[in-house]
Amino acid sequence: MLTVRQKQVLGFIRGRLEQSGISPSYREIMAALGFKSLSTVTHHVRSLMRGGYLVNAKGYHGKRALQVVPPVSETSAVEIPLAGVIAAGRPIEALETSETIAVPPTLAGPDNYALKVQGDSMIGDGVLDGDVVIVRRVDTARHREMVVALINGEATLKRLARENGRTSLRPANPDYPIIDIGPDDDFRIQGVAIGVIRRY
Amino acid sequence: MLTVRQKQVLGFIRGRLEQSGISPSYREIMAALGFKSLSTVTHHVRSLMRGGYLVNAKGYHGKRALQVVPPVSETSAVEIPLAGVIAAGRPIEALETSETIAVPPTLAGPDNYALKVQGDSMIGDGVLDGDVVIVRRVDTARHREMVVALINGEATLKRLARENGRTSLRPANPDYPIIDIGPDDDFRIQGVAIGVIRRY
DNA sequence: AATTAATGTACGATTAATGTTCTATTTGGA
DNA sequence: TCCAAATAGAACATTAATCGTACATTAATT
Repeated sequence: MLTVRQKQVLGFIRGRLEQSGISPSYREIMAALGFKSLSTVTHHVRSLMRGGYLVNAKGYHGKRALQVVPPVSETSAVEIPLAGVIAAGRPIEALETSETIAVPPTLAGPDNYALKVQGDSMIGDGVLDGDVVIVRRVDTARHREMVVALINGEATLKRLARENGRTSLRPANPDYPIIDIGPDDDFRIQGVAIGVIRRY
Repeated sequence: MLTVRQKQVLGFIRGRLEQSGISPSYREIMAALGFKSLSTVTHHVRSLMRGGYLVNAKGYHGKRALQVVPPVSETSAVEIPLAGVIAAGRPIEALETSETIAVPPTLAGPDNYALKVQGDSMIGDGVLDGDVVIVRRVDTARHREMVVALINGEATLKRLARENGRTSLRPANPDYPIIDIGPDDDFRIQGVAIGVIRRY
């Protein structure tokens, strides 16, 4: 919650940054807002920093390095990036624009992102063509978890199976083959599915 | 509910907040509404707080921190009621408490509610046991739409089929029978499924 | 490298702005 | 008339904002 003066100070800094890209000095802020003491500026800037509205990009004693922290809008709390389209056997097709998608808070998280599913390789597990899977970005997964994996450059959505010391990726569709991971394969887990959203 | 004066005070505060984003001080309210004493403002503000129309974002002794409490409809914009559990062949089991569930705005709506699915009668359409279906409360549906229907007191989630002048409910699981609707049946559509949310 | 200029930081103290409390009085209707 | 809402006035408490100065650090210049 900002006070009147804090809003003015923040507004002036933001304006300067947008206009010239250079943060104003404390003395410039002082002059612009008619203060007679530097400590007044110090006081307000510090308050704004404590409140998370400003940061000093160069840290303590950084000169002309104030940066306005973009406000975290209430809606973005339940928005996660829509990273792209995943289809069995192809790399993830990234979207040009950094789109986002709204999800329930229970599926939101700082490391979560969404992928649109193309194809029916997981139809047996109730993931249909066009569904959106919510993925948590982690690099390990347990047996039976549904994962987004990258194998030899190709991305797929499959169930991870670890049995008898071997690792494989199993589709939930008999039309697709089970992929066994060998020691020569470039295999990487990119995340685990934590949810699905479908719209009719 | 609100007295005339309370409405005026609340309106003035709301206007200031919308216009400048800064809560007016008690003395500004006093001047704007022509009061001659601060305690008049205090009295009205306190009444509005008691009634839940206003809150002080900074608590006791917070300055210029009045916030208008948005009417209930806006806060629950992304929350819809979780009406109960639906299992093939049984009435919808209502929940005692009026629970709600958060959904993406695209699945929210004034006439929407959510049902937890029990059973696997729609597994072929990718609706698994434990999934939450989002339903729009309507009393008609078209061919092939997934509907929540009440037939002779029993609720089910099925696909509606209208063919050759006949109506039937088709599960997406060969283990379950197709239900033909006859003229003697008490048949009512309670809503159509517009989405599914699943959490792993 | 040394020097100067520009800039941010650290107190401490003071003033201004604003909300709170108290008691008493007025007003407009059942 | 009687009651509840509304109003008034003044003193008080708390927070917001301000000032002045000396000093520390970084950037620019010589």
